[in-house]
Amino acid sequence: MIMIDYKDTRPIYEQIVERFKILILKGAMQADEQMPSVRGLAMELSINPNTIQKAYAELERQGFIYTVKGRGNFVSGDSSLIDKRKKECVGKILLLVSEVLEIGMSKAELIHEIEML
Amino acid sequence: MIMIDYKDTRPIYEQIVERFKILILKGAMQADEQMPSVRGLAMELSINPNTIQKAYAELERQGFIYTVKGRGNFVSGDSSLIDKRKKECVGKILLLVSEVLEIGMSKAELIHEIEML
DNA sequence: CTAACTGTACCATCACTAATAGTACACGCG
DNA sequence: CGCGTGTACTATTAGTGATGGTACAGTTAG
Repeated sequence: MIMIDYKDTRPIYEQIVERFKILILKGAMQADEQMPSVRGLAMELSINPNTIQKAYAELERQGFIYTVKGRGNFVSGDSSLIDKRKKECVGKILLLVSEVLEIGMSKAELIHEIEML
Repeated sequence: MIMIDYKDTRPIYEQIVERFKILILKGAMQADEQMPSVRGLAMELSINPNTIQKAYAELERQGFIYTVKGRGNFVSGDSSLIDKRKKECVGKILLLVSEVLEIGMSKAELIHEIEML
């Protein structure tokens, strides 16, 4: 379900955060569904429990999951997160588009690339 | 000409590399134009010469500049760099577009945003 | 030639972060 | 009670970014 890419230069805990964010945003994990346990996932990925905990703490800080002490971590199901993510992505896209237009690509050419998706 | 953003989490040398790449790609620095000297730029930015050297080494590795020992660093003027950059940007754009489509944005809405630039 | 400027190559050090290892404690559930 | 949860520590290791300093080699202007 979750894989670590050791060729990726980003830290492990960041990769884990990113993977779960995508799973949750795309609906692959439902609201109130239980997350893998800290120790269990650490075992599965052969990494340290502290690293998982760091990732989960970040996911909680960003509102993707909530914690019930003694029971586990669960998906929050906050629908506003999708909008936030959309805005983030669109912001990044527009920055990149600006750059590529400045170095000589035409808007039409770019839109054509997008249409082909 | 070059500024360091200390709020930026990226390392200083990476920021410098990025700034010069943009200046060169946009034509703000012409082919064979001389780069600021390692020591001079370090003084100007109040940082260590070694940090500038690291940035210049990276720019040279990527083909943006060339070195003449005893004289300085100069802009290479390799026109293929623009194409490479375009492809990089378009790749990133398409990835982000895929994501934003998967979480429910319409292609039309996205294209509208781009048209408005 | 000399002086002042270029780049380059080191080395040592400090600070910060990522990750590991291990221990301990508190809560919930069967 | 026992087990599995999360949480909070501390200590340690490894890697990287950045600094400070020294030294050497090539170019150029005087």
